[in-house]
Amino acid sequence: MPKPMREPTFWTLTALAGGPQHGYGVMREVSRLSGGQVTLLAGTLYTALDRLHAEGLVEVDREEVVDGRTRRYYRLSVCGTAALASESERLQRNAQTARQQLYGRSAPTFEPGGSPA
Amino acid sequence: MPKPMREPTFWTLTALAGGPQHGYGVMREVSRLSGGQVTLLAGTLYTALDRLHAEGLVEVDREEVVDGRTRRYYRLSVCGTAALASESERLQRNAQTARQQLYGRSAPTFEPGGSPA
DNA sequence: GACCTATATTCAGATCATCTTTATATTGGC
DNA sequence: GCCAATATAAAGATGATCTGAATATAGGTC
Repeated sequence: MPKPMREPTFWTLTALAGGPQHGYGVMREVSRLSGGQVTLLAGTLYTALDRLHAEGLVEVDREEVVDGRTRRYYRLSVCGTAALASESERLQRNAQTARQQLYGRSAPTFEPGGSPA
Repeated sequence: MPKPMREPTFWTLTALAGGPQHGYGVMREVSRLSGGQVTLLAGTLYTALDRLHAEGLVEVDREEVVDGRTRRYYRLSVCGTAALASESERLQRNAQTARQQLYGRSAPTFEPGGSPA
């Protein structure tokens, strides 16, 4: 079982799951996907991208130069896709377990047959 | 928006959501709840319990002495309960977002009206 | 008797992703 | 001229977790 991901790592992979993106594009995409709740910091993002590349979870897709600024596009690798899928299932189970502990052992995602009251 | 919880913190609160427990009891409960997938380390757990107590997310319920060993029972505070509820909803949304990015924009928790195929 | 496991808690030091801040460079609005 | 958005990089601080060890009792086993 791989170590749980931290938030910026999770969101970076989630953004890239929608297709190749460059660093700044990932930042905008994460903001959009989270409804403005999550803002990736530049320092965190580029560090994470370097690390994820070294770990083989993301690959360099291509590089473009627009207006003198270099854009380096990344995409999810097969490993990265699998890691994100596995992580999202883990999050789902964790959320479910917490809800069961909080609200009683009879409330999955939504009540399968009306509330037990 | 509070900072996302780390795994041991989340599991500690989740275990206590089932009722008051002492440190070692939390460790056993987390192992049980996670189907043996998560093992809280003693150092991590007791440090987390101290921190959560200082933050007001858990309260000391009572202390018992059994066989010369002291058991300090903790329980979730109102704040702790709210924090765990909020965190579990956040995890749920994160998992959902990742799944939508991975599998397309048409697969929520379970298909609300049959699979789109 | 020596050893290991389970129970129960504590503490010191290392690790490492994230956070903070700063730097660099271009374009466009006010 | 100044500020914001775009685009990346890098150095130093923070802090929860991990690692490993210490302490103590009870029970099982070789």
